Amino acid sequence: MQDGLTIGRLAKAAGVNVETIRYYQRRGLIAEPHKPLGGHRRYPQVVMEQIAFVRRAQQLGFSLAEVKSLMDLSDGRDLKATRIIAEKKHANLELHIAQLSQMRRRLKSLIDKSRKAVKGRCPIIEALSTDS
Amino acid sequence: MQDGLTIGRLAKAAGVNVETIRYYQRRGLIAEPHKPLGGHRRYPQVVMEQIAFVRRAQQLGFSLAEVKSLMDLSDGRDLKATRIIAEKKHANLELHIAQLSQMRRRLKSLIDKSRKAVKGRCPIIEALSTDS
DNA sequence: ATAGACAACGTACCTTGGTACGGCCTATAT
DNA sequence: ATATAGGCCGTACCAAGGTACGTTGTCTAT
Repeated sequence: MQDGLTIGRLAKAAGVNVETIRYYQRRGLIAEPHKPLGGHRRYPQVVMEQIAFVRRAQQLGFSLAEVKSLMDLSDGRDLKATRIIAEKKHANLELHIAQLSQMRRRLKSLIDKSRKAVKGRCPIIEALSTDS
Repeated sequence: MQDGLTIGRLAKAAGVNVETIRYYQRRGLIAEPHKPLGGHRRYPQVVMEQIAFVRRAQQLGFSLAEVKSLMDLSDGRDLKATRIIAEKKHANLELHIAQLSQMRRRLKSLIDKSRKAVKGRCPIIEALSTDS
C-alpha cells in the first residue's frame, strides 16, 4: 500500500472511465505521475482536482483544447488572457444559440401549419421541396 | 452531349462537392441514375432538387438519417408521421437551446466578475477549480 | 488519334471526445 | 506460491458528415 490512488480507483472516485484518464494524459490535460520502473502509477489528489477542472470547463462549453489553454493560465495571474478565451467562447455560444433559435422558430411554424393543414398536402415537405 | 448533367456539373450547380453527391448516393438520399455500361452517369434535374431538399432540411436541424425518413414521407400523404419527426426535432432543439443558454449565463457572469476582479485572483479559474 | 479533363470506385482520412480490445506485466490477497 | 484483479501500452473503433486520394476507365475537343 502506497501513497495515492491507482488509475482504477482514481477513475471511480472522479466518476470517469479509466480510458478517459489515459486519454486526458495523452492530451496533456492532467499530470502524469512517474511510473516506478515497470510498476503501476500512483495518482495524488491533485489529479482528481484537475479532472474536476476539466469537467467543469466542459460544462461551460469549452473544448478540451480550450481547457488546456485555461489550465496553462491557471496560476490565475493573467486575468486578461483568461477572460479573452471566455469571451470568445461566449460569443460563439451567442451565435450558436441564435442559429438554433432560428431553426426552432422555423420548425415551429411548419409544425403549426401542419396541424392546420388539409389532408394530402404536407406543409413541412412542401417547405423542404421548394425555395423561398 | 446527352440529357442531364455530369456529376461534376451537378455538383457545381448544386453548390456541393462531387464527393458529397457520391456520399449522398451511398446513403440513399438521392436517386442514383443508371450507369450506361462502363460509362458516366447523367443526372436529371430532379436530383438537384433532392440535394436542395437535403440542404434545407439540414438547415432546420435534421440529421441525414432524419432527412432520409422525411424523404420516404415526401409524397406528402402522411402528414402526421412527418409532423411527429418535426416535433421530436423541435423538442431536442428546445432542450439544446436551454442547455446552451445556461452555459451562456454562467459564462457571462464569470466574465463580468473577471472584469471587476483585482489582480492576481482570477474568478474564472477559481470557479473551474472548486465545487459549488 | 491522342491529350487532357473528368468520372467511377474503393478506401483512407478528418474532427471531437472518448471507448474498447488484446497481449502482456504487476500487485495483492490468500 | 499462486490466482486473479487490475495496470500498461498500442492500436482500432464509434458517431456524423463529409473530404481526399489513387487507379483505372471514359469522354470530348482538336
